[in-house]
Amino acid sequence: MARVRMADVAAAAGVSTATVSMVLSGAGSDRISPQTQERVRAAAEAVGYKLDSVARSLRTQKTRMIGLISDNVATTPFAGRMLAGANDVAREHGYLVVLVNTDGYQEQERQAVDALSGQRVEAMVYARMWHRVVTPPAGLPADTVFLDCRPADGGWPAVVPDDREGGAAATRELVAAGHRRIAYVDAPVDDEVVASGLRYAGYRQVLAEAGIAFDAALHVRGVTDAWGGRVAAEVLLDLPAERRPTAIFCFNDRMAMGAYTVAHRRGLVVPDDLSIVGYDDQQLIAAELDPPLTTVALPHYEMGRWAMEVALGVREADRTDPLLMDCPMILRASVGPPPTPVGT
Amino acid sequence: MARVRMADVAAAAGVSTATVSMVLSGAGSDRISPQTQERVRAAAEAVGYKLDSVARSLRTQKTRMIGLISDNVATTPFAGRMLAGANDVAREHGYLVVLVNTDGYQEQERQAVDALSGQRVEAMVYARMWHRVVTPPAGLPADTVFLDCRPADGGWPAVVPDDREGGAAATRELVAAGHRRIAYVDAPVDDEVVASGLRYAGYRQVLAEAGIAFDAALHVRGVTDAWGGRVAAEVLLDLPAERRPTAIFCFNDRMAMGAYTVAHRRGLVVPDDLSIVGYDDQQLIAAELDPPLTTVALPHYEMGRWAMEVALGVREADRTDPLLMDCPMILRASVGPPPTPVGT
DNA sequence: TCGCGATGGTTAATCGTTTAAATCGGGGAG
DNA sequence: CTCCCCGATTTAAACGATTAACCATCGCGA
Repeated sequence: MARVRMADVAAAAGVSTATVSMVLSGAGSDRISPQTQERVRAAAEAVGYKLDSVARSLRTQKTRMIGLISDNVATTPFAGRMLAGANDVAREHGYLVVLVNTDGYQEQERQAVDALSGQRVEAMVYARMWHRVVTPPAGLPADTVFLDCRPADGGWPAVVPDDREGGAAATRELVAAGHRRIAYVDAPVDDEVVASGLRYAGYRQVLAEAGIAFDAALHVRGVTDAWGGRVAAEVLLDLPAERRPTAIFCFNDRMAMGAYTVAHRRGLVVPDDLSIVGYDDQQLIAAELDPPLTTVALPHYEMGRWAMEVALGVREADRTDPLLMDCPMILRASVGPPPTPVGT
Repeated sequence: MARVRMADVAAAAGVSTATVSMVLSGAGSDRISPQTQERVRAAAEAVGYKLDSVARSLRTQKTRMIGLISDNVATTPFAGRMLAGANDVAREHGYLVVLVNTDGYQEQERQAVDALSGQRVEAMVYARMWHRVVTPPAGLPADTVFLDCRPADGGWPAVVPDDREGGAAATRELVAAGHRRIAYVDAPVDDEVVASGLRYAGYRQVLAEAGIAFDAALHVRGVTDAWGGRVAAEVLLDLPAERRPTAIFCFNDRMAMGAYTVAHRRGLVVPDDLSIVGYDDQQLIAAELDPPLTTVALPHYEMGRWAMEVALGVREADRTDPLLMDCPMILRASVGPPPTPVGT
């Protein structure tokens, strides 16, 4: 039971393969009479013909495949959303995506680039799970799009979250609720992870705009998990009453989760006694916390779509400055007005 | 700057393309003299030759690509672990994986199957994010492996978590700690989601083995998120003291999170007053809860590896019964002995 | 009657490899 | 000195589509 080829269809329909090709691919089918078209289609159906994309690819030099290199598809739900966005766009345009997970190893990245270009993918998407500036692997083709990361020296289209504005929005939310003593629980210093600095910049900017003096004691750092958030929150809440924050903006939802824990332990109720804002909108945390966490969402799905769209050439993109994708505020129930100040 | 082909290498080395092919692919290279081999390799390097896999695939009828159809890569961290496992194995054997996300739509599944077989993938993996029994999409090739799901009528290799034994292990853990009144917070009834029934069976079995009479009041169901867990836990803890459970086994970690919330609100401390065991080992929840949650891990990475191994033919598999993959207990801090019984 | 433009196909080259079969020079056996 | 074989390489035929170039037929106007 050998594969049925175009020649078999041609034989069955009593025409040449050229004709079959034209009617089945649609190209130049205006040159073939409707009766013949019908006959060919019927024959194809009858013999169970399926196009061989490999052969077509060889001839046309188009594979309708896009390579997607990802550093870490395993441990974050973010990955999935980016993949989903990229995949949806690819499907909408009849493309397939070839995924390679590299765990961030340079050697694997190089191999991936080689394997993918050998497979003649038409473009590539180079994705990172955390907003970073990266040095592109050697041999990366020109038609590559950077997703959730930015090449150190530019030259490629890239899309990253607008973390500065996100940090600003979160802080603004707190200011709007009436808070004046707003802490920022930051990530550890890491040159590659740029989100931290950007969100901090947004935080400072809004503080300044609101005429709130920056208090260095309210900017603390910790490991970016619940435990780190716990430690940081302890430090903040140990501050003397008049310097203590009434609101905490956390680098991510996991740290916010830690802050919740500390609040509970101290008998503080969120948001009455303490307002908390997170970042990331991790479904498994933010929505499930008690009370549900107000946070800033990372536009992973949208970034995935955007990247694939420029990879497919259906969207133009700048090659020097990355696109900053909006990070929407997700309003839930962890922000309220500050507790009534003493003496009011 | 056209692509450099084998013919270019051949010209540069002063040999025929057949020779180049043989030395570069390694096949029959024992028939080519070492000097020539060296010369060819040098020439290839010099002109920057890269193999065109499309052409090779057409000729050899082997693409070294595996199709992976997934129903939902976006919203669960599980997806990533399966993908990572599958990807690692593929890479180890020099294969590439073509990913298609279908969101579970039948129509998209059929299209995916068509697109992938058109692309001549050598095998497929059909993955679901939740342990299910499924009816395979039409046209699914014989060399497909089912991952985290099982075809309704068998006939294909499949791997699923051993949920029965997982449920048993969780319950056993609680029994071993001394509990006699152990509740099971179950998922809603859903014929396709088989994990629920299996874990329940394991729970019942261990109860029986331990000589503990089953109390129907301790088997409650709820939506599988924190809110559902909350509601269920309320019901359980509202039971009169002598019927109230001292331990709760939850269908998943999110529900366990809800149980934590209720415990906190009632001033019960975990695990002193109430022991809790979850399921899934969701990194973002289980490890971050206070106290860290004892739970049962789902072997997604291992299942992904297994599926890809049989897809590549490097491992034999039964086509009638699915492989049951072990679900390891993750011991953390949410289980302790029951509170001292009244009158002891 | 002839020429010409549509109309509706067909022929054959091509994409870049792989590989079975043919070739070719040289050395050893008879 | 032949003949045969062997090792090293080349020739050429696939693989299954696409597509530029070509061709046959028909109808119609001059």
